[in-house]
Amino acid sequence: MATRAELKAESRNRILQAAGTRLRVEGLAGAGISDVMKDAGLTHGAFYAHFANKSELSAAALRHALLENRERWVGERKDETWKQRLRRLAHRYLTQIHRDRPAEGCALAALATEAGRGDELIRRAFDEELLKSLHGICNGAQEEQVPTDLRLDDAIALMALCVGGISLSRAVADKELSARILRACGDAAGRIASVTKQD
Amino acid sequence: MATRAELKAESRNRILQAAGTRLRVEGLAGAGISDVMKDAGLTHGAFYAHFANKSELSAAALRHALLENRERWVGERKDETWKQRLRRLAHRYLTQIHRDRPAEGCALAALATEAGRGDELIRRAFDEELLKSLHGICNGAQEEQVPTDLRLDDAIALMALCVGGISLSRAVADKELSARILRACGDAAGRIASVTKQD
DNA sequence: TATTTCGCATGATCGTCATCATGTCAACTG
DNA sequence: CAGTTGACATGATGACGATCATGCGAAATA
Repeated sequence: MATRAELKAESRNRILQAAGTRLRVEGLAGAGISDVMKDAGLTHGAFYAHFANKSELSAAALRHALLENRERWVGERKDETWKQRLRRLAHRYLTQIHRDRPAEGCALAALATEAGRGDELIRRAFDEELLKSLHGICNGAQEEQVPTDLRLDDAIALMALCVGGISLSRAVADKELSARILRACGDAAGRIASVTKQD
Repeated sequence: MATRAELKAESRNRILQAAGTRLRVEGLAGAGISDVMKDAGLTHGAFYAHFANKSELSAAALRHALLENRERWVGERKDETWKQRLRRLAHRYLTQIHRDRPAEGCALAALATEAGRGDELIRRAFDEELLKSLHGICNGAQEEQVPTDLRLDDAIALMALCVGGISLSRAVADKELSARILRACGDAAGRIASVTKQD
């Protein structure tokens, strides 16, 4: 069976995969429809059988990419303190490999500045997916070390630190400075954690 | 007096000003040459009397914008501890006004992700201007609270937190979440400061 | 099996944009 | 003052990209 509907779903998936990759590498403005379709093994004409316009594709591809991202990064629940968790996640994120392979990297970091100039559809996608990722970060540490509200605030700050750090490390021409940015942000990550006792 | 050379210099300045604004609002990809020239009170043809190509304009405009940024943000030397300074700078940066007025805002935050996809010229401009800004942050606090090296690392992390925070707050559709991002990052900024005594 | 549906391909169309060719006029130079 | 320069304007040119029009062929349906 697997006919029609399934074939179309498979095509759509290939398109989303290709678009997600190109989005992360070339940005919202850079990723052209015909290139994406070529990557997916189709021609540009087939595009409109799947999406109404480019904006819909971008939003869908962003969601697709971030789903993948979360599975890779915040999946496991470990036995660690909140501070340890923040530090561990940041160090896993702020690597030279991640910096040099945007194609498989975090889509939030790839589109952070461009998304703000996008339309409502993309902003909503960014919004909702970011929230899911933040909750993924909050869960998975030992309970009750830090109140839920503070934990979310910490997760937000961690996300900003990581997104900013990777972006800066990519934007910079000097490799040494780039490495130092990654290191400095990774080191600072643990210090972001709210401390419940004092304060 | 004021002839030829000076008129040209004034034109160039208007172009840089216009380009710096459009760059921050529309991004590297969005800012077209003819629009910039129109803003500067000229037509597109005059462009090549001032710059060899668009790439050179972008790099020059980025430098121009960041010079302006530094004068506004890290100019004053205050009598404050390192931790106080980090907190103060972050709170001045992470405001809703800054978020909503990218035209006059920080060019690093406006171009962070796009610069990484740009050519060598832009990356170098980003690189050098970022370093100047970091040094501006490091200077101006009381001496010897924190060793120079650690201070630079702290400044890097602060910058990443601020750039990431503003970018996320702009990318998000929900105004409440956006405000919370600004608040959370501002709160975390002070905690980034290296503490020399322990550790 | 006859007909319809629809995923996909091919090939316009239209707009935008960077860059260049050419002309003009005022400022410079001798 | 005559000739030259150069800042600027106007108007190509050519590339590219989003979207649409049309046609094909195989699966779905009757």
